[in-house]
This record gives sequence, structure tokens and C-alpha cells, in this order.
Amino acid sequence: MTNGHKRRKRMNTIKKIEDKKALKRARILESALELYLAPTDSEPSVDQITRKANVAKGTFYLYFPDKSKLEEQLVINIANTLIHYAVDKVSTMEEIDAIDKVIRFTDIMIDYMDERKALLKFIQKKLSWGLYKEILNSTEEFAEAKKGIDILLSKFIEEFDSSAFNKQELMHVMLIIIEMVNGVAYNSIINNEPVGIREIKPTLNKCIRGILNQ
Amino acid sequence: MTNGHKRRKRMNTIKKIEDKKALKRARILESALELYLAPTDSEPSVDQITRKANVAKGTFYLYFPDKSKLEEQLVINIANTLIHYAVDKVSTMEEIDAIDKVIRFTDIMIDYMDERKALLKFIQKKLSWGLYKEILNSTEEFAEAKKGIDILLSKFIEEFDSSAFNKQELMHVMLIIIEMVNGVAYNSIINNEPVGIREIKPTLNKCIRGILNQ
Amino acid sequence: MTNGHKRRKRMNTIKKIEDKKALKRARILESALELYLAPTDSEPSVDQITRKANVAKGTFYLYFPDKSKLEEQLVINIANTLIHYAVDKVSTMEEIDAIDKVIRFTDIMIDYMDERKALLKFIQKKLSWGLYKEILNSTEEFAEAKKGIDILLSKFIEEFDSSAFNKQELMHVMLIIIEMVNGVAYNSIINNEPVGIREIKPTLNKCIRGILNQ
Amino acid sequence: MTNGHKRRKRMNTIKKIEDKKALKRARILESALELYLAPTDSEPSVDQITRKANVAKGTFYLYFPDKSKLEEQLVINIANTLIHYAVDKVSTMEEIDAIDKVIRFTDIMIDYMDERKALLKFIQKKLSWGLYKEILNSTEEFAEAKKGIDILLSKFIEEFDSSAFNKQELMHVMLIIIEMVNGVAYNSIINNEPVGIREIKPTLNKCIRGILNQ
DNA sequence: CATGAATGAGGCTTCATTCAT
DNA sequence: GATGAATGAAGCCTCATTCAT
Repeated sequence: MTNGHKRRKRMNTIKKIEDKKALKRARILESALELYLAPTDSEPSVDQITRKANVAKGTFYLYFPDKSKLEEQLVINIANTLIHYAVDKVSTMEEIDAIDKVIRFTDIMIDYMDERKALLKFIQKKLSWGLYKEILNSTEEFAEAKKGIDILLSKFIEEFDSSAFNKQELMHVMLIIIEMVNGVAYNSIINNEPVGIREIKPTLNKCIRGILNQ
Repeated sequence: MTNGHKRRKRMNTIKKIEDKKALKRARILESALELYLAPTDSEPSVDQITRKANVAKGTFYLYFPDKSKLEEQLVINIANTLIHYAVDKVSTMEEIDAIDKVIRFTDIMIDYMDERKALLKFIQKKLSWGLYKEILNSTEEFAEAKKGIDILLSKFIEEFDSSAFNKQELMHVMLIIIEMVNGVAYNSIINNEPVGIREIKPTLNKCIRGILNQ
Repeated sequence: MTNGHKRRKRMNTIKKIEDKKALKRARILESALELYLAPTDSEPSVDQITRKANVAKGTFYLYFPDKSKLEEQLVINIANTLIHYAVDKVSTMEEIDAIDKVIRFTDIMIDYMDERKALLKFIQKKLSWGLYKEILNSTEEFAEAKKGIDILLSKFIEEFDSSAFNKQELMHVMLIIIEMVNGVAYNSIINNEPVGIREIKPTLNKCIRGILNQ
Repeated sequence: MTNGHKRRKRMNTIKKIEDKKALKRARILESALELYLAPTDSEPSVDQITRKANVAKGTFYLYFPDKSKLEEQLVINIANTLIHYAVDKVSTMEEIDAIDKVIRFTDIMIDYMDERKALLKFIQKKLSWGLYKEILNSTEEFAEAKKGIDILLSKFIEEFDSSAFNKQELMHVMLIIIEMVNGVAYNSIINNEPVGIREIKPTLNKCIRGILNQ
């Protein structure tokens, strides 16, 4: 065997190990997610999580410095998936104006969450723009996540032409709308308050139109 | 001493005892509030609460079946105070139209929370319309709290004349606006995200106008 | 029953409770001591200690803020007992000069430790003048402990008349001697190094005489 | 290439490998020492040590059967260095009598430790004559360490002429003095108890003189 | 020889709640 | 009613050591 072969082999081995590590990390995240989404009101313990992931308790701390870091990652993953999902769906739609696009976007998000109530519950408690921004800024590993939002927002702002808001304001308006939709979705989906999501959605959409259509 | 005297005296005694009880309960709530609002990230323990209230730990369970019930009550009290405060202020204003009233209302709420960030933080984690409704429905002791909201909402709906929303929808619109304001206030006051509350407030108000002015 | 009776009764009750608490604290200390002195090389856990004391684990933290505080207290108790024991014995001796008194004092201490090797082992690792002083200074609860040493040292210094050392130095000389005796005792009793304690004791005593007899 | 060449080459290779091994071992020891001497109160973990040494965690167990063995070796190395240092310095001094030599010897040791308090702290907890002897007896690798002490002691005993102690006792007296000096040094350097080392040193020296000058 | 991922026992501490007084 | 000592489950995290690669 030549040196070249050896090196290549080692590289493959390293790669395999890394893959395995990534897999294990994923498994822990997955188990954690399931547990967090379960209809228990108390949070799952590290012990539960690792047991479900078929991993020793100590292993947890090989992949996460802290329990809270796992939670952060979990929230990011969820938010990311959700946004990507919605962005993808909306981007295939042609020939609708910008306002409709926003409404479709929020609609899709709402439906997604409506079908995953536990998920909504979890994310509601933990997610904030601050966390989002902090993590996006921190490392390169969230580069992909960042793209989703950036594309969404910048595209919207480009396309949209408003006499009431300048570009900077438009950005904020989008965040305000997201906040509004989130809050309403949470209460109506989880608590049916003041009414179910289906009932309130038309009103919500009217509100969005009112905001953008100035 | 006549029987009448005796009875009256006993009644006074009972009343005094009940007052004392109410007082003790209030003291526990008060101590708890202070502790919850302290800038610690971990929640206060029953032990801390009772110690601050100069009450034995067991006494806590004489007044609250549960720690979570205390938290609920706390949240209610806070929300109640906040709403009363805002309603009172707005109701003295004359000669402004309904939309302006809403904006003034949210403005007042925002300022109130801006000056009491810890309070905002606490309420955010715990408050939901669901909790509100549940408690309002449960006992008579929250009758007063209920009044605040009812007055606010019904007055607004009466005065307001919209071509876009009917009475029922108007109610929901109000809740949607509150949700929106809350979410934005939380993020901008606590996390300065996306910008400080002062900066985003004009945009927020434009959004409110956009919603109502249809 | 008169009010006086009632008050007295309550005081008795309080006293009984306090007694019980003291007893429990003592039981924990006792159990801990036994465990620490056992010929295991790893320190006992809080769990072991409380189990041996027939007390719930949480109870431990009712009596000690910390595991380290228990250890401190343990060391103090041991040192205290040892010193009292030696002081008592020496003080009954009449008609011997000051130097002999010191030698008898160290002799007694050595014998005591020789018969309680595990104890010696434990104390060696933890005790230092610094700890001693810190604790003595800290609260009133060690008043008694303080007396032992003070009596010992001051008496010795009073009685002793040296041309080589002034009063202040004499104090230090005593501490130096104690340190020396301790070190030698530890090594010869625990490790038989360089020889057994019986063999080296005469030499040690000669050293003490050499120091004091100047 | 002749066979002789080959063999020599192989031997060189083996030697190089062994050198490398020794180097690695040394590197681990070195890293460990630095970590142990750092002003943290908790001991360094194997993980920290190996990371600092740029060695895999498993490698540690190729060179040390056990963490405790590493500690032992570390203590030996330190003690050894210290003694060599002091012996070297004293041996250059001429024309001073035996007693002065001892005092200079202890002086040098004290100063050395005074400038390396962390080191003193570490050694104090772990060193004992017993450990010393055990290791000295165990393998050939500590031959050098043994020499230091032997030379020191035998020279002293040879030179010294005492009416009070025979040769065997003299040996013990030396150990007793070392123990005494060590104990006092530790307490005064680390804890400033009962006073700083500079202040107590004269008294300490008087004690040494008193012991030897009989 | 070297690696470092994996293990899992074990440690300390907190805290809501109970209950005898 | 009031007390506060007692409980013990539960939680998070560390770390020496092993072992497959």
C-alpha cells in the first residue's frame, strides 16, 4: 500500500467518524425534540433524553456544553425548518402581488404550526429574535439558517412598494407582522382563545392587509 | 353585655381574622412579586418567598394550593393593574377619535412596561388569554379584574365604526392588536430587537392605524 | 391554664425541638466522622453520611450549608477533643517543670493519635492553623474550643522562663513544636517512617528539650 | 548497506522511539505540573492534562497506570529538584560549621518555596516520607533522586559531632528538623500563620540551633 | 503506539410539599 | 391556624477509565 493510499484511508476513517458523530448528535437532538414535544408540562431531563437516544448520559456533554445549548439548537432547527418550508412554498407562486405573498406566507406558517401544536408550544416559550440573531451571528454553522430569513425579507422589501413605509421601516413591519401572527396563532391554536385559528384567520389577514395596504 | 353586643363583637373578631388572613395572603403575593421581578434568572423558591413575607413555609400552602396558583394570581394582578392604569388614563381624554384612543392606550401600556422591564419579562412568560379567561371564569374573586377589560373593549367597540369589521370581528381585532403590541414591546424593550422601543413605536402605530383605518 | 403556663409550655416545646435539632446535627457529625475514619481512601459522600445517620439527604443541608462546612466542623471537634484531653491530663500533674510539661503534653497527644490512626490521617489532611483561627474568630459557637488552646498556651508562657525567647517568641516556639510533633507523629504512626513512633519519640523529646532549654 | 549498518540503524530508530516516548511522558508531566500549580482549588482532570500536553486522553494511560501515579511522580520530581537545588547551594559553602550548614540548607529550601507558593501547596498535600521511600525502592528510575538525599544526610552526619545524638539518631533528627521546617513554612508562607515567614524564621533558626547544639 | 469517543457511576445540591407539634 | 423540620425525588454535571479503530 502506498503512502497515498494510507492517507486516503485515514481520511476516510476520519470522515466516517465525523459522520458518526454528526449522526449521534442528530439522534440526541431528535430524541430531545420528541420529548420536548410530548404533552408533559415538565421539561425532559438530560437523563431521559440520553436514554431515549440510546446514549450514555456523559455522551450528552460531548455534544452539548450545556442543556440550555441543546434547547437553543432545537429552537433554531425548528424555526429554520418552518421558515424554509414557508419560503419554499411561497417562492413557487407566481403572479401574485407582494401583499398576497405575505399573507400566503403567514398562512403557510400558521397551518404548519396548527398541525404541530406541541412544536408551537415549545417554540413559543423559547424563541426570540434575540436568540435568533445571537446564534446567527455567532458561528458559521448557522449560515444556512440565516439565508432563509434574509432571502425572505429582502425579496419582500425589494418587491414591495409602499408609500407609507421606507425600506428600513418595511423590515420592521415584517417583523411586527410575524410577531402578531405568532401571538395570535399561539393563543388560538393552543388555547382556542378567543376563538379557533380558522375562525380568526380572516380577521388576521384583514389586519395584515390593513397594515401593508397604506 | 347583651347578646347583640356579643354577636357583633364576635363578628368583628371574625372580620378581623379574615382581614388578617387576607393581609397575610397579600403579603405573600407582594413578597413573591418582588422576588419574581428581581433580576435573577432562576425563579424564587417557596422558601424564599415565605421568608421574605415573614411567614412559615407551611403557611404558604394554607393560602395557595400550589406554587403555580400563586404565579397565576400574580400574573392576573399585574395584568389587571396594567389595564386599569391604561384604561383610567385613556378615559380622561376627550375629543379624540376611537383610533387615536387605541393608540394612546397601547402607548400607555408600552410606556408602563418600558419603565418596569422586569415586570414585562415575568408577565411575558406566564400570561396568556387562556389563563386570563380560566381565572376570570373560575371564581368571584376576579370580578374586578374582569371589569377592566370588559369596559375597555365594549367601549371601544361601541364608539368605533368600521366598514371593514363587524362588532364580533372588532373584538378580535383588539386582541390581535394587543398581541402584536405585546410581542413587539417585549422584544424591543427587553432585547432591543430589532431596535429600541422608541424607534419602532412610530412604525407600530402606523400598523395599528393601518389595521383600524379600513 | 393561665397564660403563664402556656408561655412556659411553649418555651419548653421550643427547647425540646432545639434539643432534637442539636441531637440530629450531632448524629450527622458522628456518622460522618465514622465514615471519614473508615479505612477507605475515597471520602464518604453526603449520601452515605445521611444514610448512616438515618436522615434524609436533604436534611443534611438543614444543618450544614455545604459539605466542606461539615468537614471543617469535624476537624475542629477532633482537634478540640484532643487538646482538651491533653490539657486536662497535664494540668493534674504537679511538681514538674515547664519543659517537662510540654513534653508530657506532646506525649499525650502522640499516644492519643497513635491509638486513633484513622483520626490522625483525617485531621492531617484538613487541619491548619489558618482554619483553626478562622473558625475561632468567626462565631461564638467555638468559644469553648478557643479556651482550650488559650489556656494551654498562656499558662505555658507564664510559667516558662527563658533567656533565649521573649514572650512573643515563646508563643511561636510552641506552635513550631506542635508542628514538628505533628509531622513526625503522622509519618511515624501512619507510615512507620523513618521508624515507629515509639522508637523516634526519645529523639523527638530530646529535640524539644534542645529547643526550650536554651 | 551492510548488516551492521542495518542493525545500527534499527537501534537508532528504536532509541529515537524511546526518546520520543520519554519525551511524551515528560510532556505530560510538565503539563500536569503547570496545571496542578495553577491557582485553582479543584485538581486538573486527565482531560485537561492531556489537552495541554497535546496528547490524546488514552495516551495518558500508556504512560501512567493511574492518575495517582502521575501525582506521585510529580511530587517526587518536585521534591527532588528542591533538594538538589539546596544541596548544590550548600555544598559550595566552605568554612561554616555543620549547624550553620543545616540552617543554610533549610533557609534555602524556605526561600525556594516562598517564591513558589503554588508548588509548596501542592507538595504539602501529597508528599510524605512514606511515598518517597516507596517510590525510591520501587524502580530504578528514581536512582538519581535517592542520591540527593543520601548525600545530604550522610555528609551531615559525618561532619557533625554531637554528644547528645548518636549516628542513627542524628539521621532522625535531620528528618525531624525537615518536618518542622516544612510545617512552619507551609503555614507561614501560605496562610501567614501565626506570622509571615520572614518574621518567624529567626525563631525557627533558634529552634534548630537548640536541637543541634546539645 | 496513538487516538478520542463513549461510558456510567457517582457527586452535590435544590426544592415543592407534607405533617407532627 | 401556624410553624418549620423533614423528606426524598430529581436534576445537572464531572471524570477516571476503557476500547474500537
